[in-house]
Formats: sequence, structure tokens, C-alpha cells
Amino acid sequence: MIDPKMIRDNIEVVNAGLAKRQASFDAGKLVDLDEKRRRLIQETEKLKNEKNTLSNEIAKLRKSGADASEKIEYQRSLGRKIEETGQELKTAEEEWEQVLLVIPNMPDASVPVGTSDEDNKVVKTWGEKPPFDFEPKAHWDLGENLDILDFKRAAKITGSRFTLYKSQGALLERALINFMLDLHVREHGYIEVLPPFMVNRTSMTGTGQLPKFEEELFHLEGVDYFLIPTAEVPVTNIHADEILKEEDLPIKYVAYTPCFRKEAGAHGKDTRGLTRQHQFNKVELVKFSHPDNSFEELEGLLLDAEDVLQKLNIHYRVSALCTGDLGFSSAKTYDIEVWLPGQNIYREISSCSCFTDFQARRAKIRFRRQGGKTELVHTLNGSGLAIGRTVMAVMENYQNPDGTITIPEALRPYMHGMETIK
RNA sequence: GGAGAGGUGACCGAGUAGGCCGAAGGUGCUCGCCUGCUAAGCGAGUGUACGGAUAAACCCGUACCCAGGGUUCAAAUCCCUGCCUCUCCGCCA
Repeated sequence: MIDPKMIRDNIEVVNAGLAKRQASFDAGKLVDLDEKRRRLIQETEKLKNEKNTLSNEIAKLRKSGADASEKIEYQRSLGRKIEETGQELKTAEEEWEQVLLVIPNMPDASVPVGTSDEDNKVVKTWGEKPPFDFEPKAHWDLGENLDILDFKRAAKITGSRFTLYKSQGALLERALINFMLDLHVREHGYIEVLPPFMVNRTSMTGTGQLPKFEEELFHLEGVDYFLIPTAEVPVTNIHADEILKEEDLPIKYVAYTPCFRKEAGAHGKDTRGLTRQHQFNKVELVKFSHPDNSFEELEGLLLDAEDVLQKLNIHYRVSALCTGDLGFSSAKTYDIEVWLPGQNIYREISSCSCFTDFQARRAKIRFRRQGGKTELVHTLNGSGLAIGRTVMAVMENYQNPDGTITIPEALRPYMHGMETIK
């Protein structure tokens, strides 16, 4: 959520910022609601003040044994009035909040302006495309031939966009999870957490998935819980409603979780292979940062995520998303795109974002600055990395002419010393 | 699932015959004093949010003692519902 006072005082600035990302909101409506709301606050508070004063007087009269019935009678009418304006206020506040909750974050000034992913800027490239003296295959062909990925049976068990991993395929997935967790914990200083895989509505609203994107989420029957679409949701909400110590910042967590997404808007897109699944594994990095240096923290987070691919020695590039391609809550995002020779494309494998105080305001995550003032922290997160997509990348980049797959050095300790999947 | 107990400020912990309780006391923390070190000691201060006022702060008001309802002129204190925690039993990975 953008600071309501910011909107109130700098409506043009906010409008200009949102315009850059093709977004807008009904400024007139919001201003009206805000004014109405504040007017009603003042009205009810004045009435309540009167009531409180009167209550004390009644108490005193009672104590001295005097008659207070006249004042009590008046109190009754005051109570009714308070009830009425209170109702009005409640409605006004709900409407006001409803508008605020669906306004996206403002892009940071450093974000390239653009309308679609075509305007994203490649900011760095690491390694290079490996040479092949044969036609490299896509991972779905490799996986089925090796009998380590079974899409048909997964469809039988559940439906489309699910995968059954088998034998060394399952081991590879597990190895990557452990490899990434170890790397981030031991070398990058993150604290490992294993959060709940379902969360309540408040948590989903805190990070910005709700109220706007409910159709993307799997919701449970009987309880108002959702399957998490990313570990960002439970992990960011770890500190919801808390006041952190300034000296503890930044707080860095890494979490492995499965992720569940309906992919409602992606009918017919990426239907083959591991690319786009309703359930996939991910190792996620989350930071709670001091607002003064959150964008430096973003650069660090990006490096931590990149390190995974560097250790696996797989070519990738990094794009700065343009304003038009930013996610709802994000102020700035880098995508890491891994090279997939079997499909001849770069594919997003990580998305690292700084949300400034947008999520912190919704989830009420604050810290106390030197001198005692509370202030919102900045939240950040990034995939470190998406596991399924890393499996794709390993398979396609490390494939051999005979359809076997060489296991990257860094991964071998996690795969019982195995050198090849065959 | 059955039977009990409980949810108060950063933490511990008072507060049941409803009113002057945002809430005693302690710990922690901050500032100052004192002690040639460490420890101890002394004094003062120390919740959050919203609204108003302000250049800003002190300031004024309202709300909050798990959440939501109810009773009452008035509720942390009484009633109802829900959530959560703990103990015992059952069940279970």
C-alpha cells in the first residue's frame, strides 16, 4: 500500500509514478473518501469526548449521592448519535481502504520506463552459451527418455501441469534444494526457515496477493486458508505486526517451499515440460531491510541468487524489468534468465524485488529508529532459485549426445558422488 | 474429538463486588548523577495507531488490556461467539 498521506499531499507525483507502469486509480474518488472519512472521524471523536466527560460527571454525582438521571438520559441520546456516525465512518473507511489496497506500488526512479517485457533492459550477462556439436534436446524429451520425468502419469494422478519425478530425477530436485539452502545459509548468511505451506487471508493481503489476485490462488474448503504461491507470503509475514530492532536489520531468511499457482491467465502457454506447473518447488530469499539502504540490499540479494547459477556454471543474463512489467507490489525488480539450449531461449529462473514499504505498511512491519521513532521497514525477496526451472537448466545445458546428463561438480556431493544421469 | 486452565504494555506480572486504569510493581531500555575499573547505587523518562494543531517537537483528542458481538449512562473488569496457548485423556504421522 502506498502511504495514504503521500497520496493526499502529492497526488500528481503518485499519478505520474503509476502512469509509468500503465496503472491508475480514481484519484477524485479517493480524495473524496479520504475527506469524508476524516470528517467523520472528527465528528465521532468529538461526540465520544463529550460522552467521556459526561461519564465522569455522572460517576462523581453518583458518588456524592446526587441525582444524575438527567445526565444519564442525555447520555442515551449521545450514544445513539455515536452509533450512527460510527456506522457511517466504518463504511467510509472500508470503501477508502478498498481503493487503496488495489493500487500498485510506485516504481523506483531507476526503473527503465516501458510498457511490456520487450522494454526490459539486460543489465548483465554471465558465462556464455555452451557449444553443442549435436542438436540439444528439450528437457521434456531428455527426461522422458531417461525415465526421470513422467508427465503422463502425473496428469493421470492429478491433471495437467503436474510432474512425477522418478529416481535420479527426484534425487536431482532434492539435491538442488539442499545445495541452494546450504549455499545461502553457509556462504550468504541467511537464516533457514521452514514455514507453513498454507496461510490465512491476512497474510495474503499483507504481501499484496489479495485482494486483487484471488483467482490465481488455490483456496481450501472449510477454512479460509490458501496454498502459498511463493514462500514470500509466509516468510514476509513472520514479522507482521512487529516492531523490530534497528540493529537487527537486515534480517535475512531463506526458505524452501513448494508453491501452488492456478496459472489462470496462462491457458495454452508453456504446456510442455517443467516450465509452468501448478505445483513447483522453490528456494526463496527474503530480507527485512533498513529503508536507508534497501536498494543496495536488492543488489546483494541479486548476487546471492546469481551465485547459484555461477556455482553450477550455467550461462544466464539479468534484466531490469521495465515499469510496465513490474509486479503489483514491487518498486524495482531484476529477473535472472537462464539459458536453455534445448529450447533455444532464455527463461526466467529468479525474480528479485524491492518492495520498499509497500508490503510493510500492509503487514505492519516496523522498526524503531535511533531516537525512538517507529518507521516501516523495507521488504525484499527473490528466488534463489526456482528448483524445477533449475532442473531444466541443468538437464539442457549438461546433456550429452547419447541423451545422458553430466551432473555439475557442485551438485555431486548432494547426489551420492554420481557423475552422470543415465 | 473429550475434560480443565488461560490470553494485560519490549518482557514478567498486579488488577472480580463495572466508573478517577493506558492500566500498580518489577525487569529491560534511554538520559542524567555518582563510584578512579567491573558490579552495585540515585533521579527522571520509556506503548501503538489514527485525527487535530504545529515549521518541527512538546501538545490536544479518540481508540486499543486476543478478536468480534452484547448488557450498561459507564467494561480490562459482566454475558455470548470465535481464534490461539497450556495441562490431562483419546486418536494419529
